[in-house]
Amino acid sequence: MSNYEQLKLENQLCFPIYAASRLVTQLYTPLLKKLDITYPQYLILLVLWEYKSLSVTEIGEKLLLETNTLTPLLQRMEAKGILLRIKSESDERRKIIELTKYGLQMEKIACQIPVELAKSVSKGFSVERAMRLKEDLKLLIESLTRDN
Amino acid sequence: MSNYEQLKLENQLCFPIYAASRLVTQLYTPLLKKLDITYPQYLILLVLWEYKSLSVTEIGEKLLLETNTLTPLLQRMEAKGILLRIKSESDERRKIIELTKYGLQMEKIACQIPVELAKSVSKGFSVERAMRLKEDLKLLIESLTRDN
DNA sequence: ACAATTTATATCGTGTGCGATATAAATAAT
DNA sequence: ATTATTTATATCGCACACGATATAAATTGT
Repeated sequence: MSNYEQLKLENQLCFPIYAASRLVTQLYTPLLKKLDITYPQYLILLVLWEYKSLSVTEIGEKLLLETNTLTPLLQRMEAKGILLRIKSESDERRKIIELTKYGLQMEKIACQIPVELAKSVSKGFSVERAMRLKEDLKLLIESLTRDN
Repeated sequence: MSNYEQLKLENQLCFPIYAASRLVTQLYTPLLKKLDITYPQYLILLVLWEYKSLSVTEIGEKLLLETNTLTPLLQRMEAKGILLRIKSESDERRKIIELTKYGLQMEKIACQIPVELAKSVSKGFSVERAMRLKEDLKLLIESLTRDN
């Protein structure tokens, strides 16, 4: 036993967040295989399906990711023919990210993913609890992203 | 706007889990710098302070990590003088992981980390909500790790 | 106008995670 | 007893994350 109660794994909030995150990603992996993408790539697609056209930084603001993560990720997706990285006319520093026809079409297949996921989570985890969890996490994220 | 309501980032449970996990890790980083370790290395230390002596697979069971993640991680920690990887006498396949004197001493400094963390999270996130979040996440993890 | 600063993206290095596979030791099956 | 299977750890390859830094374009200050 640890000499300090607060250092026991059981008493940490950080570990369940970390473990749940990895488990959820693992849950997505087989579903995303149909689209030949990874989980972070799926998140990029989610924001692009929703907002159509965004700069690298704008995607980063929505997903809380920096350009040093996004640039290679977007390059890989461009190489797969999912999206285009177009230099902005008005501001030559910016790259406008837009989905290709293929990237847009992927949405039709992807729309089944949340449905299938809900099915496999719902065993032993109610919708109400999932909603509460989502709201609590959003509040935590908000408190962690405030300038502090 | 996405054509499918269920594909909007706002409606996903997966994204808050993923984002919160990264934000929490980022919150730990400056605190762990004093010990010159990373967040996953801190988790290894937590279980070793608590259980003293564990095999690679046993650590993996507690942290839900595979040996392909743990082996290099433990090798790096061994190189830093934090722990030892001792071949088991009774079963030559097993490696028993034990903390060095240095690794054990780190606990005295680490015990302040949960205290400092609680301080920075408590602004805008109550203890009750943190407890509820932890329990909900544990239930989610349980439902995701059941054989299904 | 021009130097200083800021902003947008990219590059580099290190450390995870994890699927796939390898290797060696232990156990089970015949 | 010998072969087949299982178990424990390790190796390999790839894709993130992210701190640190670089580069180029835009903006600000004087």
